Order: sequence, then structure tokens, then C-alpha cells
Amino acid sequence: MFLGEFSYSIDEKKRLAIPAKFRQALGKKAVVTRGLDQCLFLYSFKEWGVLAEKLSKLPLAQADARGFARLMLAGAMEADLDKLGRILVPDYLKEYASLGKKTVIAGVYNRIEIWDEQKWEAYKTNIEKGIGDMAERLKELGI
Amino acid sequence: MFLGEFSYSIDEKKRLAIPAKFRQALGKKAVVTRGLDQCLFLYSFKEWGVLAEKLSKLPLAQADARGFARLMLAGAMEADLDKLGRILVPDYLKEYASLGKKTVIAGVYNRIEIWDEQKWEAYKTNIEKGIGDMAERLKELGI
DNA sequence: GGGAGTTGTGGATAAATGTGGGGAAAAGTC
DNA sequence: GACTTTTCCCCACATTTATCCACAACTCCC
Repeated sequence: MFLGEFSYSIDEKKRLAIPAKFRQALGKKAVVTRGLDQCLFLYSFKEWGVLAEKLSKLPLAQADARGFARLMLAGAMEADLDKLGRILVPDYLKEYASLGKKTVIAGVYNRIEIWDEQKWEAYKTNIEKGIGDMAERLKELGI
Repeated sequence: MFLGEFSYSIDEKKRLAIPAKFRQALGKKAVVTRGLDQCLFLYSFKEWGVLAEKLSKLPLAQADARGFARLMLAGAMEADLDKLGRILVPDYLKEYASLGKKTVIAGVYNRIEIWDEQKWEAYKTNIEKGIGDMAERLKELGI
């Protein structure tokens, strides 16, 4: 289980260090993908394999399902950790999440999220503002 | 499993480099054919065999299924990789996918797709727009 | 508090990759 | 048969990528 919020920087070679606490659970082989709200998701290869399998079985005949699977699968990229626990972030994913130098890495249960620092701050304050409404909805969910 | 998004160019001799990461899984012998949404599909020879078998068994009665199978089977062409990992793209397939110089190669699980760069960008934004409820779909898949 | 180990960051060097082109062999044309 | 065109095989070069190492800051432990 991944927990916590860390800030790291991407160097000119597109390398991004993964928090040491996450490395063992993640393993050597990982996968980065397009996530929701303009962040990236990082999964262990094993975890990803389950998802990819499901995606690959969506009906090829339906245009929308096809597009969805295509975007998710083509958006994914193997991101193996080097000896020092860093991954390479491909250009197109850097662009997708508009990652600058400073990034935030957040553990969210079974996945890791990678955010541009500014985007993260903005997102957080945005959510905090709406947190009153959210409480209502959480109640509906039995939390 | 083929993953990721890469951009390459076709030279004047219609040669197109295949991402180094894909070469081992693809093998020396590959097959290109007409794909869906004006892109090309690239399969390993083995995968193609499985697919061709399935296509040949589609119900002859349905006009659309018949047309689809015909398109893929008739459009198929052996595309062996040269020593540097490039394939030759036949004219009629270049035309079908309206490939310019700049192309995008996308890994989509068991197949590789070849897109004209502009078409790919257009398609992506189109899908992203259409799938506002991406989160919903992800939830269904347990992501 | 000091030392050993770990961790984040940056850079250097070596290997691999993408791209372009030359020329021989094959195929087609008049 | 001679010529042109296309296809295939070879290599060269610049750039990118991967691997390795160095250093400073930090943590942990005794």
C-alpha cells in the first residue's frame, strides 16, 4: 500500500526518483500511464498486467471502447527503475501532465500518482474548497 | 506486450523504423495491414496467423463483418524487418492511412499501430473530448 | 554526537538507436 | 538487348539512451 506525499525533481534527462519507501512494493519493473485530472499513474508491472488484460478484451468493433483502450494502452510505458530507483518519463507523458521540474509523488493505496507541483497545489486547494459538499456525499457512501 | 507512443519518420524509400523496444517481441517476420480508423496494424507473424484464422471464420452472411475481414486480409503484406529494424510500407497502405513523413507508432497490447502524426493528434483529442466520463469506465475495470 | 549507511541530484562515458545515402542485384520497359 | 526503375543490402554519422560513478544532504544507530 502506497501512502504519503513527496516532492522530487525531474532532471534534464527526464529522470525522476521514486520514493525509497515505495521501491520494494513497486519492484524493478513498473508502468506509467495517463491518469485522471492531468496526472500520471504509476503501477507495478504485475498490477498493470491485470488492467491491460481487461483493456485488451474490450470489443474492437465499438468505436468508443476501441478509442478508450487505445488511449490507455498506447499511453502506457514501461518504466523500469534504474539502480538508484529512478524512472524515465517519456516526453509525451511529461507533456500530458505538463510536468515541470518540480513534481509531487503521491501514494494512493494501490497506485502512485505523479503531479506537477503547481497543478497539485491548485488541485488540492480546489478540493479543499469543495470539501463541505463532499462530506455530504461521503455520508451517502457510508464513510 | 506492446506499450507506448513513439514518433518516427518515413524516408523517401518508404522505410519506417520500428521502436527498438518492440523488435524482440515482434521478431524478424511481421505483417502490416489496414487497420481501423485509418491507421495500419502491425502484427508479429505468429499473432497474425491467429487473427487471420479468426477473420476467416467471421459469418459470411453479415455484410459489414465480411467487408472488415476482406479489408484486413486483402490488405495484409509481409513486412520483414531489415538489419536495422525497419520495415517497408507499401504504397497502397501509405495511401490508406494517408501517411506523411512524420508518423506515430503506438503499442496497443498485442498489436502495433502506425498513424500519420496529424491524424493521431486529431484522433486523440477527439477521443479525450468524447470520453468525459473516463473515470466511470476506469471504475468499471477496477482501476 | 560521530560515523556508517542511505537517499536525492547531477554529470561523464560508452553503447545503442534513428536517419540518410550509396551501390549492387532484380524487375520491368521500350 | 539496352536502358531505366525499383528493391534490397551495406555502411556512416549524429543524436539519443543507458550505465556507471561522484558528491552532498540526510537519517539512523550505537
